Amino acid sequence: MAESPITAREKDFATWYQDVVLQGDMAEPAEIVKGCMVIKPNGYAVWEVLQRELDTRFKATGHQNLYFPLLIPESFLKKEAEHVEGFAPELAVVTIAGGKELEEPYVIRPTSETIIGHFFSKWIQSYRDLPLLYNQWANVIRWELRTRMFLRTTEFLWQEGHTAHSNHPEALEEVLRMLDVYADVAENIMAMPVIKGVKTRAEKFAGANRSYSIEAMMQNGLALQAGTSHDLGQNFGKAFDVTFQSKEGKLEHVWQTSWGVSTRLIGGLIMTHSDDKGLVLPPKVAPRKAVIVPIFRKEEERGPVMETAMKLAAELGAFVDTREGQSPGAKFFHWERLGVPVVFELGPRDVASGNIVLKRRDTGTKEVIPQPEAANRLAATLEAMQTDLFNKAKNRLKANTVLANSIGEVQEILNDVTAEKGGGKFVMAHLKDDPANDARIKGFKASIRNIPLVDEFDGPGKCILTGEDVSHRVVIAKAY
RNA sequence: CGGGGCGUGGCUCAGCCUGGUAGAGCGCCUGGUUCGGGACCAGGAGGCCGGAGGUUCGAAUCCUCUCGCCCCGACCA
Repeated sequence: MAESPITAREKDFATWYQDVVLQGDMAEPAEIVKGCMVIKPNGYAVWEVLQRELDTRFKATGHQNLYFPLLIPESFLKKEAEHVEGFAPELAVVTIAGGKELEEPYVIRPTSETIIGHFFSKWIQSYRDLPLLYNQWANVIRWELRTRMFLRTTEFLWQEGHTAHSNHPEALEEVLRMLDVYADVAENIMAMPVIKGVKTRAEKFAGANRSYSIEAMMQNGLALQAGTSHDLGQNFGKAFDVTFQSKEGKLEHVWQTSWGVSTRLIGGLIMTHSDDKGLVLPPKVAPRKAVIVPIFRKEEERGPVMETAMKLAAELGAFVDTREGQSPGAKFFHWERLGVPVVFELGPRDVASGNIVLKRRDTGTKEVIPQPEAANRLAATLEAMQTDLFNKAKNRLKANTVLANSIGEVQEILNDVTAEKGGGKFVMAHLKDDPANDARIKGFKASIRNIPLVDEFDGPGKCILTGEDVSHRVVIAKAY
């Protein structure tokens, strides 16, 4: 047996992740461009599925797609004080164009609130123009110091929703609606359970009043912020003078929201389900749901096997691996690493008996089924796999969520956790939303992930740092 | 920015210390035998050794400069 090209999770989780990404043909480091990656066909196909699922939901909630320039005048970033402070360190700036130094440099967008603020102010005059519900699919650049494929790259693909409203309750409703959309796609499409919650004031988006997030748990117990939705209040409305005349004739600033998910979701997907054999894709995000590997020994077996394979492939919507010069064994390993949910084996024995062998990626179980039942069994298997993967992840999340009632306890649980070694937990503790408390947690490289919207624990308690009353426990963890 | 590592066929790397004109495995091409969990045999293609300068009769190897990438930390979707 050949040695696996994939490092075991147990041995080194971070290396395992890299191996799975590479072997699964999801992406590779660009190398010639610092911190950037090439998203390969299998990875891009997953992104296309996610885009489709998200976009459908955006449209269903009344949003329209549009597109803004990649370059933003540098001065725009400076108009919102918190915003510029938050993003300045990670900006890439264009200073020369057309062979000449520019009078005012352009920044390559790290996010588009500012340029959108500019246009919103042109487009909005009356309360009748509101709400404005827009979304943009785009790439952005943030000059991060440390990158990891999909999880944090210098350039990444995402969508950013931007909306403007005439009042705060309606804006907040939008913020929470989109957070629900993200949770829906994460849980029901990606089979990745998440915790919806509010970010602490210290962790909120630069320029927002409040940020909301969905947090997922990876197999090493680290948290991954999988999506964010921001209540921008009137901050950008004021910075960019986005005003409207109300029904009562008063001039008011709009209330804005922004929300986004990125190709980081793919990293989360991989670290939620994949195993030591490679990628595992939940059926609903798998670009190829089933592959048939034909097997034949003698030349005269070839015709009948291929004929049956092609016929079944058409019925099942499966892809037939017709590659020459690759043994069936090599093909099994190939599709296993690519995460295809179901692989069918079809050889002379099966052609003779009218059967086909169905193998399920996540459990590795094989079953021999009559060919006429293959379509039904495939559908049932894909459905079961989708459900099982979610439940498995949900159980892992539950099993690794623990309560703590003192800061010492929290630190003891999280102190030695690393991305490589794993052992991470979601520690639930009563903690007041105060930047000083965030700083204390950061002291041992953990963070308050969010304050859950729904309390699944024991309600109010005393803050473990200040002793003040707080309504419920927050999620503390080490994160990507 | 600090610490570490590395640039040599498509990939992973050896060769460098002790200069003599480039090698292995995998992959690729051709032919044949194979094929129910990573096949085998035979033949073959492919690299001026990241870049620039220097030392030398001669540099992948020694010296100087330079560019870039990866990993670990501080920043973050």
